Amino acid sequence: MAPSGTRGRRKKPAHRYHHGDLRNALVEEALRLIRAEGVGGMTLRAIGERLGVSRTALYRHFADKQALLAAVGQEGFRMLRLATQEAWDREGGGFAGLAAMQVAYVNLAIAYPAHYRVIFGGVVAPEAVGAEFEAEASGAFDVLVQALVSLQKEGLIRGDDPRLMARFVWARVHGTAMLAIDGYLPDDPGAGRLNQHAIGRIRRALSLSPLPE
Amino acid sequence: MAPSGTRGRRKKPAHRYHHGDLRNALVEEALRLIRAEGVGGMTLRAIGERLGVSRTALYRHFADKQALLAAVGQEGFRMLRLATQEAWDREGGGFAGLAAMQVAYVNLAIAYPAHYRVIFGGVVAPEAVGAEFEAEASGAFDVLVQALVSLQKEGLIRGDDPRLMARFVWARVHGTAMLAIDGYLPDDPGAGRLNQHAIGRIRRALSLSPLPE
DNA sequence: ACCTGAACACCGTTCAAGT
DNA sequence: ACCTGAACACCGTTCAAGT
Repeated sequence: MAPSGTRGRRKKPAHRYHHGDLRNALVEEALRLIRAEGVGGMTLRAIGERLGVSRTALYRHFADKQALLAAVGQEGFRMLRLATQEAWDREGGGFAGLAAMQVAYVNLAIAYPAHYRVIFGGVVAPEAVGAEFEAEASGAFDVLVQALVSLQKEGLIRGDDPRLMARFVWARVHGTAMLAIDGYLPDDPGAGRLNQHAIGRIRRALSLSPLPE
Repeated sequence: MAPSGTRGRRKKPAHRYHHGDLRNALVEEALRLIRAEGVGGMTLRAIGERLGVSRTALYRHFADKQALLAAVGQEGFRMLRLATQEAWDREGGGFAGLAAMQVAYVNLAIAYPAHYRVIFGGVVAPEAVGAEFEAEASGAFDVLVQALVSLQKEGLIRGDDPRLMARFVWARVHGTAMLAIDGYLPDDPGAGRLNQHAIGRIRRALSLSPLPE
């Protein structure tokens, strides 16, 4: 507001524009650009221009463009973890909880394809993924593993290695989400009906009772 | 061989270098580059240089870079169709055939990640996919649909919409393949053991007999 | 018909310089 | 500490020109 005064004990001169949190602003602007223009349209120059900042300003906060993309991916995994955990808790676990987790996962991926593409589109180079990224990724995975362990304890599903079953279920939701994002699922019947069908099949796939033959 | 002579009724002067089939050479060189350097490393300039041709020569054969990538994707779908059909036929159909198809699909994707990434990595823009590309894609999908119809006729699996079940199975193999390519599956137990586990779960998922409760 | 070379408008990254 | 502007080595694409 006041364009001149050094108000009290402010450290930064008021007449000079400073981002309070340029780092977060960069991540959010990157997401906006990916969503609007695709991963290929997210350029450092465009981000700088939109933020009113030099196109090299981001090098104060990230090692390079890859590191910025890794931060986007981390945020995506965090969202997946929170959404699936919330779905499980909301239903109070059980088969309803497992179904709700699958719905939440696929819906989140379709609602935030920019995040999802960064995580699973091969855009983050293996060198750029750090320990935080890996922790965020396995945190999201563990929500699913814990859900399956809980179902095992209740005697509702088979006793196979829960991490192996979790990868089976993960592959299913991940495949559905990716096919939807890539446009390989026709609008009719649509991803929603496929997801419902798949949730029924998955429940049977994990079921305990023996089959004839 | 003979560097000078105009041998008989040859149309092209022998002293001038001509690719017999520049179009195919471009596709193959693009694949080599994607495999070696990743999708980002596949540049038109590098392709031209490797082929001893101007970097704009490809515009005689493709509308733009996107069209070249679409051709790569088409070839990938063709390979998937041939590999899954061969697996089904080799086993003479049945549950063994369905299992072999899933193994063939995931193994092909892991063996040719460059093709797979082009098809499912969001690198081909929607505008660039033509009628041939779509035909190749649905041809690969139809192999799976026909296999499920055959299993239904034998009374081995449930009578749901075969296209819906095919998308369920496709999502599972696709998810497994993508997670493996992206490095999200640990070496131990590895993609192979996960695939074997999943094939058992899928068989039960599609099975006929009713379950208690 | 098929290919070229120069030119154009981009891109990520480096680096000396400013405050 | 944080940011800038110029420079460098790239990129896809266009286009007049060559054969």
